[in-house]
Amino acid sequence: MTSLEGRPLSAGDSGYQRIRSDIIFGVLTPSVRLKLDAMKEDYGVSISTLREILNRLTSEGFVVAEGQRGFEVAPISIQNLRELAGLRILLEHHAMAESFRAGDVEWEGRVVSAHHKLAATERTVLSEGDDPELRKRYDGEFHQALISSCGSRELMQTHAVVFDKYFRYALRYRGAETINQHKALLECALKRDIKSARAVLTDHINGCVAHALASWNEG
Amino acid sequence: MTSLEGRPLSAGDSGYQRIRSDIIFGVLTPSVRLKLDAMKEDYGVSISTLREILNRLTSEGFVVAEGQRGFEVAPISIQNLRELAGLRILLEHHAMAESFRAGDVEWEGRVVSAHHKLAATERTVLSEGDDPELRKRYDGEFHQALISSCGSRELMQTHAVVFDKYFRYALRYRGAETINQHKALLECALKRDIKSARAVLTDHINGCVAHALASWNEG
DNA sequence: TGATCGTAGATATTCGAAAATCTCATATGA
DNA sequence: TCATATGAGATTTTCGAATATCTACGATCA
Repeated sequence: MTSLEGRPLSAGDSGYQRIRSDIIFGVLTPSVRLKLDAMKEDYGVSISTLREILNRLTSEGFVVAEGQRGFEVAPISIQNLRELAGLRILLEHHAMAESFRAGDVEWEGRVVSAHHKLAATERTVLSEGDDPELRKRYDGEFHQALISSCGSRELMQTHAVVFDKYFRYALRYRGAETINQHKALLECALKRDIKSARAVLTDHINGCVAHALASWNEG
Repeated sequence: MTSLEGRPLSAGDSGYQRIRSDIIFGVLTPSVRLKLDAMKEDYGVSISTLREILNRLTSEGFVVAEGQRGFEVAPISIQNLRELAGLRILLEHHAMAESFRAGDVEWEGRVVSAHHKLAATERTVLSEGDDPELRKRYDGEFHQALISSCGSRELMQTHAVVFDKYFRYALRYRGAETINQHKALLECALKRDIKSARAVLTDHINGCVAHALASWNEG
């Protein structure tokens, strides 16, 4: 694989992306022990490189490391989902407000573009089935576009990590409600209606929490 | 060095803490290139271990890694300081509000204890000179205690990283104003007066930004 | 002159194996 | 029986060296 600049991705970087993605999408089950020897085979990298990757993911909170007893995938819990939802609302509300204030027509262009791609993908779920990876990507890019004029790189980075952690719980497609909320957010953005945007976003996220809790109980 | 449980700290962990601390306290200058061979000597660990450490610090934002060109200490800028201050206010306001609401007498005990230690340390600055490392530790522990009943581990962890990054800019001791603000925060906490606490904290942080900018211009 | 290419040295990345540590089953003694 | 010691095997941590990549300087050519 190569990056956008055409530079070949180092073994460490591509392994990092694969493992991170496998955690987010549940390929690597929460709380499972990550045995280095086994993973070495699966991801085609040496133990040292693997440890670099796992150390990065530990800082981000996708992996936990305990003493000299190795690594495991970060556990999930209802409590943690609630915490992430609350944190995401806090960060995204604030970032949206700043972004709505400062956003110019370039920003509107990014928002419209991101929404178009998200909406197109959401429509194909019905005909072609759900592709969680693609859906997450465009969902993330849309919310990122909404806050992209907030003026704070630190805020955006913090938000991005929280969003990715949150997505571990938001795997299943939720249907029309989500589509409408995304559309409403687009309209709020273009009208700079931060108050409505906040309400929609709160519903958006809380709805997702409720949905996750429901499917949690089903199994 | 040994951890609280008496378990010997691994080479990687102690190196991590030393390098992280050296970045926060300016021993490792912002934007300097981190040459692995040289650091290997300084911190007494092998290159592989060093890379694990640097990868962790990259995720946290204390180090930046570019392509296959190695690592460097994260740069500092006025813009970044403003971003961190804004983010800290956002997170800490919210966490204080939750913590004030949920805090019981155990929490009050933690807050009183942390403030006592911080105040004692701040007093010794006059007689025995400033020890930034000690001051940062107790400052951090006090603010951590204030939000320790917020009920969200994710929020506290996110706040802790932002606080540490912020402290890179808040090195110099600021004197009486800080002492009074900490005391005011203690009193607000015991009275559960979140509104005043927010005002004090905003002043506290903005005052620190102004101070940092001033000494920035001096050199 | 200015630009491109090539090379040597410096540096980062990756690896496999040695050393340290942990785990767990088994043995021993109170 | 229960608690504590012991040791073999599994696993992690750490290391030094091999490999790959980058940087900067000088040579070559238009």
